[in-house]
Amino acid sequence: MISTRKKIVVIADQLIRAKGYNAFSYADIATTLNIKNAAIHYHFPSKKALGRAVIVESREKFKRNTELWDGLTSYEQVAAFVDMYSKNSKNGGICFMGALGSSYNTLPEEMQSELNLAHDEITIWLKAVLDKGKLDGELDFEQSAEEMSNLITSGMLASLILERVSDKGVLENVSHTLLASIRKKKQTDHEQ
Amino acid sequence: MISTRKKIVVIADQLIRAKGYNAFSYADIATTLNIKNAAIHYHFPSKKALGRAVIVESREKFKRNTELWDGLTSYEQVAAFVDMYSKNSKNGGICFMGALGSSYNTLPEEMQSELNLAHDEITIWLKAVLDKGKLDGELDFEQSAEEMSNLITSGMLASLILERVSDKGVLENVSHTLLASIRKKKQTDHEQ
DNA sequence: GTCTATATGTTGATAGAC
DNA sequence: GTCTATCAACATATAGAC
Repeated sequence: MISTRKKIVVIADQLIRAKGYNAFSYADIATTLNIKNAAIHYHFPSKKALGRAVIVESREKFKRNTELWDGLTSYEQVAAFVDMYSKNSKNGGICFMGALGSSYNTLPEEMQSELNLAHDEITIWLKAVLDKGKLDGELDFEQSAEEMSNLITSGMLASLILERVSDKGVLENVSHTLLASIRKKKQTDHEQ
Repeated sequence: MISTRKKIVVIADQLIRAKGYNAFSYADIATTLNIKNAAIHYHFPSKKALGRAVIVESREKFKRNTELWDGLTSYEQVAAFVDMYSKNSKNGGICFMGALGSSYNTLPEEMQSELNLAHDEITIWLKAVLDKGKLDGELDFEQSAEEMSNLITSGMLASLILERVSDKGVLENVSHTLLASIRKKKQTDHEQ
């Protein structure tokens, strides 16, 4: 049986991804769960405590994901990472980094520092995967691992946002382009 | 003499970029301009009318910019485009597409459609510049002009957001990487 | 073109009953 | 653990005076 506390975090997470931190209210959660908004204050004394819990949960979920991907090849790991973003879009949401980062200045300090940690963890993991893949010769790209890491996280974050604004398939286009840019190219004659 | 109406749009634009559409209020503008919030309603009957005016102004500003860049080379035009984003960061803001797109679902229809137009205009312009540069042989990149266009707009939008979350110089890193990726490479021996 | 005054709704949050 | 009742603060917006 899933606890009310857990349900609140899940719904808050969806609301943040769908509407943003400043646009969602306790009432949104209360009506969805069919409880009173005062009941939410029992589980989370303040909105920022709830907001922080949402980021903590996202960090843990990312850690669990990367552990699941541990046996995959470098390319498959990056592909799984990219696919993780796309899943948000199917629920009409964007990634939590885009949703919260875009209103970073309005967030309470506890949430800002938690978001900093999340960003560090994501970039450290991705950079390591890219570094190893390049060293192994499994991946092929000109840029440094850090540059490619920034390019991938930026590209995915933004294409989720632009997928809402445009009907031109930005998400599909960008994720395909990014994966193609790290994939081992076929050897051409003069390089053999 | 700059009109009060114009001042309101400029400040609303800064507030949207700094805090987001849902987090700024008429009171923010009123105190900055040292007028009463009711006075703003004289110029803009509703918040969505003001929000729409901000996007319209951004569209016009972009058009003026591209006209100014008309004599530049393809590479210089893209560099100027990239630099346009960076300027927002110095004022502690992100681009209006990131600020408004991230809370797209909460925006009134008038603003959504205006944002759609803005996105179309930006991508059409950038794609045309990239297309021409590639055809002329002035620019060099493997992807299609559409793919590269999406990569650049996504990369810049997101790195402005991540520049807030991280202190690792994401913006500088991404803008440099993107420009390097379209730049004409030096010919190597076997390709001559 | 800006003011005062006010309406009306919603927000996050608290106290105390059950 | 959820409820009712209530709060103060703030939001957008309107009417009418100056």
